[in-house]
Amino acid sequence: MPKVGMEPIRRQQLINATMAAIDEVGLAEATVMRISRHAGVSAGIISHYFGGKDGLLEATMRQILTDLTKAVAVRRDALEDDSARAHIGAIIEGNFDRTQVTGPAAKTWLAFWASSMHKPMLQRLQNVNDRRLYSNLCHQFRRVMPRTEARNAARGLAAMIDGLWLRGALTTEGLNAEEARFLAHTYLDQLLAHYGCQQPASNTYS
Amino acid sequence: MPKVGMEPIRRQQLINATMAAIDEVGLAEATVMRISRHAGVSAGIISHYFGGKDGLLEATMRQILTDLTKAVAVRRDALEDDSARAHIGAIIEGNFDRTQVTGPAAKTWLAFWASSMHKPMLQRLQNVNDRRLYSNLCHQFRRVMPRTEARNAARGLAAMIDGLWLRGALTTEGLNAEEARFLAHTYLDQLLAHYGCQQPASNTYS
DNA sequence: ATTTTTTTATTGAACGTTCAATCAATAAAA
DNA sequence: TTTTATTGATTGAACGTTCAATAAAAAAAT
Repeated sequence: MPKVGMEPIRRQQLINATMAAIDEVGLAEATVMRISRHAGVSAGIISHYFGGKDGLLEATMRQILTDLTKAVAVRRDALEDDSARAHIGAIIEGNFDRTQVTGPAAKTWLAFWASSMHKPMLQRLQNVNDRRLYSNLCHQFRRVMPRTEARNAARGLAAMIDGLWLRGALTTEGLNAEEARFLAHTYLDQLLAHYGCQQPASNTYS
Repeated sequence: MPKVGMEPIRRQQLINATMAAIDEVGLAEATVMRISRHAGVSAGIISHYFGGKDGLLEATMRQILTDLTKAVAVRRDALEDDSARAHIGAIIEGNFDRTQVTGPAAKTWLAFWASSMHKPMLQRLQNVNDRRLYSNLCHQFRRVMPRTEARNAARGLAAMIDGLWLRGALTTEGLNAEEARFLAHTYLDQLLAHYGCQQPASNTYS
């Protein structure tokens, strides 16, 4: 089997296997053997490509966060409307993107979040992403309301988004993305209603 | 030291020590030795009183959840006003109670939440508490709005509360309870504004 | 084209560490 | 003297890491 140029392939395999393992048995029991078996390779390969288990976990978290950032960026770049509502809507949509919300990614995200409380490297990654989300939201809200109100709106919506993720990760059926998006958009409409008073985008949800 | 009637004392000591240890180093590194050292007893005592480490963790989670329930109950029973807004406000206040929000309890809560994804016993406990919160919220909202809207309001507010907890557990400074309560109350006011149209209780926050 | 050499990728058994659980020994109170 | 509470060294299992051995591909030589 050994060919040249295996590195990127193996790295991706192992990252995917890590998410699958965490989805299956949780971070605590996601051992190197279980992960490597999932990827169809031996345990030693993890240290070879990632320097150790910690390196693999860090790379996995990095991927989840960059995927999330990309999902938002794609929707932002595709916007025709330049309104604050449209921008914030794109952030909401990106955060409830299919690839993010689906099983393995969501459970892994929560596991890392909890883990990052006591692992400085993971905490740093979490912080960077967190600040970007807040900063983006705040910037958009500031276009239609005063600073203090914008700050509170941004914090409220960020909490709402994370709360929906959190609850979605726990339910056995996984997150109902459609419902989550509806709730977040409705909240956004309420926040904007106090200032912009533009008519909310139509929300079709039953 | 050995006296009679040590059991309830030791149990409480160990539960507190568990939260302290998780607050310090996280669930993954909260070993029986670290916990017992925190409580000033030997490692063997954990198996003696809780049947093993898992028993201690389960008891700790139970305590956190019952404390939360009590914090809500106290405020509900102290209500003079019987309005839906007052009831829901009591739920919010209870969820951001001092003892719940302060360091150890908050970090432990999040650690257990993540852990409960793959431990049936913890998941069961989480589910019971979760359903009660949702059920209470839903019941109160139904007093002032139709069923579908009440359901969504309950889910939204539950997500908001959990999201604020989640973000509070991660920040090094701990949760800013005052700000969290303000955001939750403001959201509640917005939800009610669409139906009851009673004037919101005055929120003083700068 | 075929064989030999070199490089790259991978394995898996062995090692040292860490942990939870156990239980015989102990010590204080009843 | 009996009962209750506690200890801590020991045990066995599980884990991540390491590394000599191996196997396949690529490159070089014939």
